[in-house]
Amino acid sequence: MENRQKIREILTDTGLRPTRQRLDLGLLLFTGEDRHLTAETLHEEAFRNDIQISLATIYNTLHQFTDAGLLREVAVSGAKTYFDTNTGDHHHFHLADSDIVLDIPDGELRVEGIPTPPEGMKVSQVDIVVHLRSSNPE
Amino acid sequence: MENRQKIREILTDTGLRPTRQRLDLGLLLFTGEDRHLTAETLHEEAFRNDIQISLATIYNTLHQFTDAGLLREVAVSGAKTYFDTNTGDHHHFHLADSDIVLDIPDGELRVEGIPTPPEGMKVSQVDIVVHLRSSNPE
DNA sequence: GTGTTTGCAAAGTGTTTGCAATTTA
DNA sequence: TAAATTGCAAACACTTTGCAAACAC
Repeated sequence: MENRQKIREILTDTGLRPTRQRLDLGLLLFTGEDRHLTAETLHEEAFRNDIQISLATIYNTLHQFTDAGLLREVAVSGAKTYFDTNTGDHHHFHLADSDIVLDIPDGELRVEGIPTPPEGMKVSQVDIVVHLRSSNPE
Repeated sequence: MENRQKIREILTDTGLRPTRQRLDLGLLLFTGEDRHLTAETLHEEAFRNDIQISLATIYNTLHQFTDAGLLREVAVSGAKTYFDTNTGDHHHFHLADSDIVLDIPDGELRVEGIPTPPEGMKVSQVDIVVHLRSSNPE
Protein backbone atom coordinates (compact mmCIF):
# COMPACT_ATOMS: atom_id res chain seq x y z
CA MET A 1 0.00 0.00 0.00
CA GLU A 2 1.13 3.48 -0.80
CA ASN A 3 0.46 5.07 2.59
CA ARG A 4 2.51 2.46 4.38
CA GLN A 5 5.45 3.38 2.23
CA LYS A 6 5.03 7.04 3.10
CA ILE A 7 5.04 6.27 6.80
CA ARG A 8 8.12 4.14 6.34
CA GLU A 9 9.91 7.12 4.86
CA ILE A 10 8.82 9.41 7.64
CA LEU A 11 10.21 6.95 10.15
CA THR A 12 13.55 6.34 8.51
CA ASP A 13 13.92 10.07 7.87
CA THR A 14 13.69 10.67 11.59
CA GLY A 15 15.99 7.80 12.44
CA LEU A 16 13.33 5.46 13.78
CA ARG A 17 13.42 1.88 12.60
CA PRO A 18 10.25 1.08 10.73
CA THR A 19 9.01 -1.71 12.91
CA ARG A 20 5.59 -3.20 12.40
CA GLN A 21 4.27 -1.40 15.48
CA ARG A 22 5.58 2.00 14.48
CA LEU A 23 4.27 1.60 10.95
CA ASP A 24 0.84 0.59 12.18
CA LEU A 25 0.65 3.46 14.64
CA GLY A 26 2.05 5.91 12.14
CA LEU A 27 -0.65 4.87 9.73
CA LEU A 28 -3.32 5.48 12.33
CA LEU A 29 -1.86 8.77 13.40
CA PHE A 30 -0.72 10.42 10.22
CA THR A 31 -3.53 9.52 7.91
CA GLY A 32 -6.68 11.61 7.92
CA GLU A 33 -7.61 14.52 10.09
CA ASP A 34 -5.54 16.07 12.83
CA ARG A 35 -6.61 15.02 16.28
CA HIS A 36 -5.87 14.71 19.96
CA LEU A 37 -5.32 11.47 21.72
CA THR A 38 -4.09 9.81 24.83
CA ALA A 39 -2.18 6.57 25.11
CA GLU A 40 -5.36 4.81 26.14
CA THR A 41 -7.32 6.24 23.22
CA LEU A 42 -4.73 5.13 20.73
CA HIS A 43 -4.50 1.72 22.29
CA GLU A 44 -8.24 1.23 21.89
CA GLU A 45 -8.17 2.49 18.36
CA ALA A 46 -5.41 0.08 17.48
CA PHE A 47 -7.37 -2.73 19.08
CA ARG A 48 -10.47 -1.84 17.07
CA ASN A 49 -8.38 -2.00 13.91
CA ASP A 50 -7.06 -5.46 14.79
CA ILE A 51 -3.61 -4.10 15.46
CA GLN A 52 -1.88 -5.87 18.30
CA ILE A 53 0.30 -3.51 20.30
CA SER A 54 1.07 -3.46 23.99
CA LEU A 55 0.27 -0.36 25.98
CA ALA A 56 3.94 -0.03 26.90
CA THR A 57 4.84 0.20 23.25
CA ILE A 58 2.12 2.77 22.68
CA TYR A 59 3.69 4.93 25.36
CA ASN A 60 7.16 4.42 23.97
CA THR A 61 6.06 5.21 20.47
CA LEU A 62 4.13 8.33 21.43
CA HIS A 63 7.22 9.69 23.13
CA GLN A 64 9.53 8.73 20.31
CA PHE A 65 7.22 10.38 17.79
CA THR A 66 7.06 13.45 19.99
CA ASP A 67 10.83 13.63 20.30
CA ALA A 68 11.05 13.27 16.54
CA GLY A 69 8.71 16.21 16.10
CA LEU A 70 5.92 14.16 14.58
CA LEU A 71 3.59 14.79 17.50
CA ARG A 72 3.21 17.53 20.04
CA GLU A 73 2.39 17.08 23.67
CA VAL A 74 -0.45 19.22 24.96
CA ALA A 75 -0.69 20.12 28.62
CA VAL A 76 -4.33 20.58 29.29
CA SER A 77 -5.16 19.49 32.76
CA GLY A 78 -5.60 16.44 34.86
CA ALA A 79 -3.66 13.26 34.88
CA LYS A 80 -3.74 12.26 31.25
CA THR A 81 -1.20 13.35 28.70
CA TYR A 82 -2.64 14.44 25.39
CA PHE A 83 -0.82 14.24 22.10
CA ASP A 84 -1.68 16.32 19.10
CA THR A 85 -1.06 15.21 15.54
CA ASN A 86 -1.05 18.87 14.53
CA THR A 87 2.44 20.08 15.36
CA GLY A 88 1.81 23.57 14.00
CA ASP A 89 1.32 26.71 16.00
CA HIS A 90 -2.19 26.66 17.40
CA HIS A 91 -4.13 26.52 20.63
CA HIS A 92 -6.84 24.58 22.39
CA PHE A 93 -10.26 24.50 23.89
CA HIS A 94 -10.63 22.18 26.83
CA LEU A 95 -14.11 20.96 27.66
CA ALA A 96 -13.76 20.66 31.39
CA ASP A 97 -16.70 18.34 31.89
CA SER A 98 -15.80 15.74 29.32
CA ASP A 99 -12.04 16.21 29.13
CA ILE A 100 -12.21 16.67 25.39
CA VAL A 101 -9.59 18.78 23.65
CA LEU A 102 -10.38 20.77 20.52
CA ASP A 103 -8.31 22.99 18.29
CA ILE A 104 -9.08 26.65 18.37
CA PRO A 105 -9.75 27.64 14.76
CA ASP A 106 -6.75 29.25 13.21
CA GLY A 107 -6.00 32.93 13.17
CA GLU A 108 -8.49 34.19 15.69
CA LEU A 109 -6.49 33.96 18.86
CA ARG A 110 -3.35 35.99 19.29
CA VAL A 111 -0.94 36.62 22.13
CA GLU A 112 0.65 40.02 22.56
CA GLY A 113 3.74 40.88 24.49
CA ILE A 114 5.24 37.59 25.52
CA PRO A 115 7.62 38.70 28.22
CA THR A 116 11.34 38.25 28.09
CA PRO A 117 12.26 34.98 29.77
CA PRO A 118 14.50 35.09 32.82
CA GLU A 119 18.23 35.13 32.13
CA GLY A 120 19.55 31.97 30.52
CA MET A 121 16.14 30.73 29.48
CA LYS A 122 14.38 30.62 26.17
CA VAL A 123 10.75 30.10 25.23
CA SER A 124 10.18 26.63 23.93
CA GLN A 125 6.43 26.72 23.54
CA VAL A 126 3.44 28.89 24.34
CA ASP A 127 0.28 27.03 25.24
CA ILE A 128 -3.07 28.70 25.47
CA VAL A 129 -5.90 26.64 26.84
CA VAL A 130 -9.39 28.06 26.91
CA HIS A 131 -11.34 26.04 29.43
CA LEU A 132 -15.02 25.71 28.66
CA ARG A 133 -18.01 24.71 30.74
CA SER A 134 -21.60 24.15 29.89
CA SER A 135 -23.39 27.49 30.09
CA ASN A 136 -26.54 25.86 31.45
CA PRO A 137 -27.20 26.34 35.13
CA GLU A 138 -26.07 23.25 37.01
CA MET B 1 -2.54 35.74 67.25
CA GLU B 2 -4.04 38.25 64.90
CA ASN B 3 -3.41 36.37 61.66
CA ARG B 4 -5.13 33.29 62.92
CA GLN B 5 -8.23 35.33 63.55
CA LYS B 6 -8.14 36.67 60.02
CA ILE B 7 -7.95 33.18 58.58
CA ARG B 8 -10.82 32.13 60.79
CA GLU B 9 -12.94 34.86 59.28
CA ILE B 10 -11.98 33.92 55.74
CA LEU B 11 -13.04 30.37 56.44
CA THR B 12 -16.36 31.10 58.06
CA ASP B 13 -17.10 33.67 55.37
CA THR B 14 -16.83 30.95 52.77
CA GLY B 15 -18.81 28.47 54.80
CA LEU B 16 -15.89 26.29 55.80
CA ARG B 17 -15.68 25.23 59.42
CA PRO B 18 -12.52 26.61 60.95
CA THR B 19 -10.93 23.35 61.93
CA ARG B 20 -7.41 23.22 63.28
CA GLN B 21 -6.16 21.79 59.97
CA ARG B 22 -7.81 24.41 57.82
CA LEU B 23 -6.61 27.19 60.05
CA ASP B 24 -3.05 25.91 59.98
CA LEU B 25 -3.05 25.49 56.22
CA GLY B 26 -4.77 28.81 55.68
CA LEU B 27 -2.07 30.45 57.74
CA LEU B 28 0.62 28.87 55.62
CA LEU B 29 -1.13 29.69 52.37
CA PHE B 30 -2.55 33.14 52.86
CA THR B 31 0.25 34.79 54.74
CA GLY B 32 3.13 36.24 52.82
CA GLU B 33 3.86 36.14 49.13
CA ASP B 34 1.74 34.54 46.45
CA ARG B 35 3.04 31.20 45.32
CA HIS B 36 2.48 27.93 43.54
CA LEU B 37 2.33 24.63 45.28
CA THR B 38 1.40 21.01 44.99
CA ALA B 39 -0.17 18.81 47.62
CA GLU B 40 3.21 17.25 48.29
CA THR B 41 4.90 20.61 48.63
CA LEU B 42 2.35 21.84 51.10
CA HIS B 43 2.51 18.64 53.07
CA GLU B 44 6.25 19.01 53.47
CA GLU B 45 5.93 22.63 54.40
CA ALA B 46 3.39 21.77 57.06
CA PHE B 47 5.66 19.06 58.36
CA ARG B 48 8.61 21.45 58.58
CA ASN B 49 6.43 23.80 60.59
CA ASP B 50 5.47 21.03 63.03
CA ILE B 51 1.94 20.96 61.75
CA GLN B 52 0.48 17.48 61.73
CA ILE B 53 -1.85 16.97 58.79
CA SER B 54 -2.49 13.87 56.71
CA LEU B 55 -1.91 14.03 53.00
CA ALA B 56 -5.55 13.15 52.41
CA THR B 57 -6.61 16.22 54.32
CA ILE B 58 -4.16 18.34 52.36
CA TYR B 59 -5.84 17.19 49.16
CA ASN B 60 -9.30 17.77 50.58
CA THR B 61 -8.40 21.19 51.83
CA LEU B 62 -6.75 22.30 48.60
CA HIS B 63 -9.87 21.39 46.69
CA GLN B 64 -12.19 22.99 49.20
CA PHE B 65 -10.15 26.18 49.13
CA THR B 66 -10.22 26.09 45.35
CA ASP B 67 -13.98 25.61 45.25
CA ALA B 68 -14.31 28.49 47.67
CA GLY B 69 -12.28 30.70 45.35
CA LEU B 70 -9.36 31.04 47.73
CA LEU B 71 -7.02 29.17 45.42
CA ARG B 72 -6.80 28.61 41.71
CA GLU B 73 -5.81 25.42 40.01
CA VAL B 74 -3.16 25.81 37.34
CA ALA B 75 -2.84 23.32 34.53
CA VAL B 76 0.80 23.41 33.61
CA SER B 77 1.97 20.05 32.50
CA GLY B 78 2.77 16.65 33.74
CA ALA B 79 1.12 14.65 36.42
CA LYS B 80 1.11 17.04 39.33
CA THR B 81 -1.64 19.51 40.04
CA TYR B 82 -0.46 22.99 40.92
CA PHE B 83 -2.39 25.43 43.05
CA ASP B 84 -1.87 29.16 42.94
CA THR B 85 -2.53 31.43 45.89
CA ASN B 86 -2.95 34.29 43.43
CA THR B 87 -6.51 33.96 42.20
CA GLY B 88 -6.31 37.06 40.03
CA ASP B 89 -6.07 37.16 36.27
CA HIS B 90 -2.52 36.30 35.32
CA HIS B 91 -0.43 33.73 33.52
CA HIS B 92 2.57 31.49 33.99
CA PHE B 93 6.03 30.54 33.03
CA HIS B 94 6.81 26.88 33.32
CA LEU B 95 10.42 25.84 33.68
CA ALA B 96 10.31 22.56 31.86
CA ASP B 97 13.49 21.18 33.35
CA SER B 98 12.71 21.76 36.98
CA ASP B 99 8.91 21.79 36.90
CA ILE B 100 8.84 25.17 38.59
CA VAL B 101 5.93 27.51 37.95
CA LEU B 102 6.36 31.29 38.01
CA ASP B 103 3.95 34.15 37.52
CA ILE B 104 4.35 36.18 34.40
CA PRO B 105 4.71 39.78 35.57
CA ASP B 106 1.48 41.64 35.27
CA GLY B 107 0.34 43.64 32.31
CA GLU B 108 2.79 42.48 29.72
CA LEU B 109 1.00 39.51 28.28
CA ARG B 110 -2.33 39.95 26.58
CA VAL B 111 -4.65 37.68 24.61
CA GLU B 112 -6.56 39.01 21.66
CA GLY B 113 -9.59 37.52 20.01
CA ILE B 114 -10.63 34.69 22.22
CA PRO B 115 -12.95 32.82 19.91
CA THR B 116 -16.62 32.30 20.58
CA PRO B 117 -17.10 29.02 22.39
CA PRO B 118 -19.17 26.33 20.74
CA GLU B 119 -22.92 26.56 21.31
CA GLY B 120 -23.99 26.03 24.92
CA MET B 121 -20.50 26.55 26.31
CA LYS B 122 -18.91 29.39 28.14
CA VAL B 123 -15.32 30.26 28.88
CA SER B 124 -14.46 29.48 32.46
CA GLN B 125 -10.76 30.24 32.38
CA VAL B 126 -7.99 31.09 29.97
CA ASP B 127 -4.59 29.66 30.82
CA ILE B 128 -1.46 30.78 29.10
CA VAL B 129 1.66 28.82 29.87
CA VAL B 130 4.98 29.91 28.46
CA HIS B 131 7.26 26.91 28.63
CA LEU B 132 10.91 27.73 29.14
CA ARG B 133 14.09 25.79 28.65
CA SER B 134 17.66 26.56 29.41
CA SER B 135 19.12 28.41 26.44
CA ASN B 136 22.48 26.74 26.89
CA PRO B 137 23.33 24.03 24.41
CA GLU B 138 22.59 20.65 25.97
C1' DG C 1 25.53 -11.32 14.66
C1' DT C 2 24.75 -6.87 16.98
C1' DG C 3 22.14 -3.40 18.57
C1' DT C 4 17.27 -2.01 18.76
C1' DT C 5 12.66 -2.74 19.89
C1' DT C 6 8.85 -5.14 21.93
C1' DG C 7 5.78 -6.82 25.60
C1' DC C 8 4.88 -8.46 29.88
C1' DA C 9 4.47 -7.87 34.61
C1' DA C 10 5.92 -5.30 38.30
C1' DA C 11 6.80 -0.98 40.30
C1' DG C 12 6.09 4.00 40.64
C1' DT C 13 3.55 8.50 41.10
C1' DG C 14 0.02 11.39 42.15
C1' DT C 15 -4.65 11.36 43.66
C1' DT C 16 -9.13 9.70 45.48
C1' DT C 17 -12.14 6.94 48.41
C1' DG C 18 -14.45 4.23 52.27
C1' DC C 19 -15.17 4.40 56.68
C1' DA C 20 -14.47 4.56 61.78
C1' DA C 21 -12.96 7.95 65.03
C1' DT C 22 -12.88 12.71 66.13
C1' DT C 23 -14.23 17.38 66.15
C1' DT C 24 -17.33 21.42 65.51
C1' DA C 25 -21.55 24.06 66.02
C1' DT D 1 -25.80 15.16 69.57
C1' DA D 2 -26.16 15.79 64.71
C1' DA D 3 -23.47 16.91 60.96
C1' DA D 4 -19.01 17.87 59.18
C1' DT D 5 -14.25 16.71 59.10
C1' DT D 6 -10.14 13.99 59.68
C1' DG D 7 -6.78 10.27 58.81
C1' DC D 8 -5.61 5.89 57.72
C1' DA D 9 -5.11 2.34 54.49
C1' DA D 10 -6.60 0.61 50.48
C1' DA D 11 -7.86 1.48 45.85
C1' DC D 12 -7.18 4.02 41.62
C1' DA D 13 -5.63 5.93 37.15
C1' DC D 14 -1.95 6.82 34.44
C1' DT D 15 2.76 6.11 33.30
C1' DT D 16 7.44 4.11 33.52
C1' DT D 17 10.81 0.39 34.08
C1' DG D 18 13.51 -4.09 33.97
C1' DC D 19 14.48 -7.59 31.34
C1' DA D 20 14.08 -11.69 28.29
C1' DA D 21 12.47 -12.74 23.75
C1' DA D 22 11.88 -11.07 19.02
C1' DC D 23 13.23 -8.22 15.37
C1' DA D 24 15.78 -4.98 11.97
C1' DC D 25 19.85 -4.04 9.64
